[in-house]
Amino acid sequence: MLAKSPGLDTLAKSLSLRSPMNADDFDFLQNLPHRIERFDAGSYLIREGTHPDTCPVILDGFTFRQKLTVFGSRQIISLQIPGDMIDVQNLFLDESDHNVQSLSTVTVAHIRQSTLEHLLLSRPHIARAIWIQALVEASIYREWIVNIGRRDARTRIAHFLCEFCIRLKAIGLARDDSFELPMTQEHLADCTGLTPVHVNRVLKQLSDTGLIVRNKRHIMVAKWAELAHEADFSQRYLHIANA
Amino acid sequence: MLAKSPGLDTLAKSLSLRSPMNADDFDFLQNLPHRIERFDAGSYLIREGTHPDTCPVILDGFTFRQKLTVFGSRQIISLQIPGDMIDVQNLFLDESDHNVQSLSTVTVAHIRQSTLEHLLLSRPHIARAIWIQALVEASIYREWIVNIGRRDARTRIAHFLCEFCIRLKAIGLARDDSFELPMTQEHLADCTGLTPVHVNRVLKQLSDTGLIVRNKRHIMVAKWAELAHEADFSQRYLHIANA
DNA sequence: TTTTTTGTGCAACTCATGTTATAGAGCACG
DNA sequence: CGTGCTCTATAACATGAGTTGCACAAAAAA
Repeated sequence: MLAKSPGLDTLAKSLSLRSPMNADDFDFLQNLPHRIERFDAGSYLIREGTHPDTCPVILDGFTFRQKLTVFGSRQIISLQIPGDMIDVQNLFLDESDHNVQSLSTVTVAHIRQSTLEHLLLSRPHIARAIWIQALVEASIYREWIVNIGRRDARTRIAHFLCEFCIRLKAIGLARDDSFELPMTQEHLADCTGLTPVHVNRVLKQLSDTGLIVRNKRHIMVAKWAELAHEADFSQRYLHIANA
Repeated sequence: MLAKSPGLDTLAKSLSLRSPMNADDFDFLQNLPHRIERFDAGSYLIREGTHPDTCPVILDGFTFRQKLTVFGSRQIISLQIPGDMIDVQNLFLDESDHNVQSLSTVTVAHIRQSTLEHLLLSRPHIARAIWIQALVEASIYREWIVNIGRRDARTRIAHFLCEFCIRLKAIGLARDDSFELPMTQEHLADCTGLTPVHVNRVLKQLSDTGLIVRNKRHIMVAKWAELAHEADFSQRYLHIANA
């Protein structure tokens, strides 16, 4: 599929979250040549050591970056949500230094690296928006380093929930501090550097204290101010302009 | 100081580590207008919440990015070494989401954000090299998330030492797997998400096992292969071409 | 339907790392 | 040439999080 498609709306909206874009830019993005692909949960979109020739953009669903240690444990490094470009860095770097996997069933639009390369040179306005998205992802990495390095389990998970909720709200996928976690407790453990057992303990604790209400994987933050306070959460690092 | 100065050699060399640059690019970088400044150890170069109007480039010495939690603990997020641009992200983002402090006495060249902005648009070759430097920093963030999240204390510190040594060697500041740690054990603890006491225990252990030889802050890696193996260290994520 | 697999929920026990405290080495400075 | 600093070193003790193991529920497969 090379023609206009509603799919890339998602990208344009996501980019305009942090960088104003005019109608022309919007139009241009929507008309970018791309190829739609669907992945089942758990599929590899990018493997460490390879050099992909397309950059997938998430239209629907979720993915995560991940690395494995030789001891067999897995660390999840970041989550991608609809509108996120998954692989800008491999435009510039030789080979991928980590894996990207789908969390749920995922629909992506592949954009050829050559198309992107041209875009970055010819449309400085859009280029700026793309770099901002990449820089914000790096900012989230920094916060995760702090979260994992210096917060205890309860604070850490509370922080994770706050961050994910705000990110979902920004793209219209959460309302009233209420959202669906698209992952198992094991994934959550791999995001926070904990064990699944301990994640389970802490989630129960957070429910028992009345900060959140859980129904399977549905989370409702009952007391946002208190949760955010316990979480040591401040959303400056997400760089969402209107918030 | 606005004229040619040997100082910015450092930047040009660092950029050319991962992205080939011709004599013209080299020359151009060395002639960039800049202002030299010197900071004592522990000075703040950038504060969370502000928007600096220059990007400092390290000519000599070391700096670190840092965030504080409300509980008063500090997490060091990354280390900058000579040739590193400290603040590319604030060209594009509204306000800084973290602090940057000097580790040792440090000499930087301030480049005005407006100068940089112009450079990024007019010299795509150099722009690419700058983006690559930023993307490699993000790659190091990812590895730190894995390091802190999924490796035990011994492995974690071993990994830190391997990484720092390779980075120093790449810019010619370490020879024969031997280098000077420009930081206290407390800094090291804040880099690895441990306590200073435990860092001390682990360093002693690494010496006792004969993997490293310590003399004050001088570290000699006595058995590189073994240390790297224990550290689960592979330098792919540093994206150093010639290595 | 039955069977299998995957995820959640707990409990009991272990251990790696944190906490607190103290002492000495080296250095900076009046 | 003390008098504080700051950093390193180490010991004793405390604890948060890991480990192992099992039960149950829900979803997927047969």
